[in-house]
Amino acid sequence: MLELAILGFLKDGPTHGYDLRTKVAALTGHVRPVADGTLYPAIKRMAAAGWITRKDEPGAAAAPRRVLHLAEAGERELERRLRDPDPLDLSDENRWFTLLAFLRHLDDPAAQAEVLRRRLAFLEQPASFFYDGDRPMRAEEFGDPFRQGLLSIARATSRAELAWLRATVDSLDRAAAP
Amino acid sequence: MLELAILGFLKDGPTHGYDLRTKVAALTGHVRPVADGTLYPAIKRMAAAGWITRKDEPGAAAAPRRVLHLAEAGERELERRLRDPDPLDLSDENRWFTLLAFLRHLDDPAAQAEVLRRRLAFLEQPASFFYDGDRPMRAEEFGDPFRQGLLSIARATSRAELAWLRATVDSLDRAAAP
DNA sequence: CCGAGATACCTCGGATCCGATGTATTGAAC
DNA sequence: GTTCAATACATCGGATCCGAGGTATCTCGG
Repeated sequence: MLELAILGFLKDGPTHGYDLRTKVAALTGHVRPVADGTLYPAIKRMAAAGWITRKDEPGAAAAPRRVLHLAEAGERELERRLRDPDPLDLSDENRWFTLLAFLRHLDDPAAQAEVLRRRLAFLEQPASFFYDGDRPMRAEEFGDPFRQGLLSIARATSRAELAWLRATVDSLDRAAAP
Repeated sequence: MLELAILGFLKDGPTHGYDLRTKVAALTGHVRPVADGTLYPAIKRMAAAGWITRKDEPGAAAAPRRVLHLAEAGERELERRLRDPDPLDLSDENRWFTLLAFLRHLDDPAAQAEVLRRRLAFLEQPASFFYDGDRPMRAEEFGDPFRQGLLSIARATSRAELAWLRATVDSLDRAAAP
């Protein structure tokens, strides 16, 4: 999730780690703050993998910046992760939202629609907490108001996203096959 | 999050690890599957902390079951985690939903309302991805449909939960102060 | 001129997680 | 009668994460 965000931000142009720290915080920090001890090792890791290159930029700021560029292998990695996302990226909200934030980096509308279709398939499959076998649970079946609320919130959020997904898949399909 | 689920399920009565595995999977497995290599070390860890006790139950099933009981220290730990949740439990959806699923174990309506109020405070504070300073972003300001969708989905889900939270806080307050 | 705060990067230890693998028994299927 | 699946628990290595701490420079106020 963090690596995807780094790749996605670098696709917009080179920056240094400290700026990435701010950008990542603005994207996901509200929900899950990112620590320096997570970010910088991730950068190091990704540089070792050949996805990004580091160039020292002296005199640009108080401390010497190490400007990060997206390498060709990094572009391929980003494309791969967007085009054929990890199953967790489709089920976990945090991951899915970060993926959505960078899905614009896929240039092919058909590929974008395919990703949305997969998320659609995940949302449409019944979650065992909300279903009793095939039968959808009724909120009143939970004795306490908290699980009732959990159920109704999950349904409402799912409905909102489903509507958007279906509409967007349609318009992407129209864009792909004129 | 896993530990909270284990404590919460054991509050309903003793069970063995394999049954917990199913229950946890039904609760959160749809979004984030739990691996045996996560569950059993967690049980071991929690037993070492004195939160749960293990008793062998021979002959009850194919393989010998180790029945888990919630110890008094475990009850206190559960109460503590529900009454004064970790900040991450209030911001991360996955964690918050599991907490909500067990909030019924707090017997005090005032304490329950207080927890909901904290979640309310989190949801009401502006997320930097959706705000430009103090000004809420308009969806059209994002050039691509994906970040537009992200924004509208986040707003819709937030609205749905906020409405439920406010109504439930009200009714809990009425229950606490008659 | 001096200290506080922002910029900028890095490392370390401890904790948790996951995937893979292992062991052993029971019951149903073929 | 033997293979297969389910039950039930456990361990291990590798990866990631977080919090805490460390280093160094620049700028601005007092």
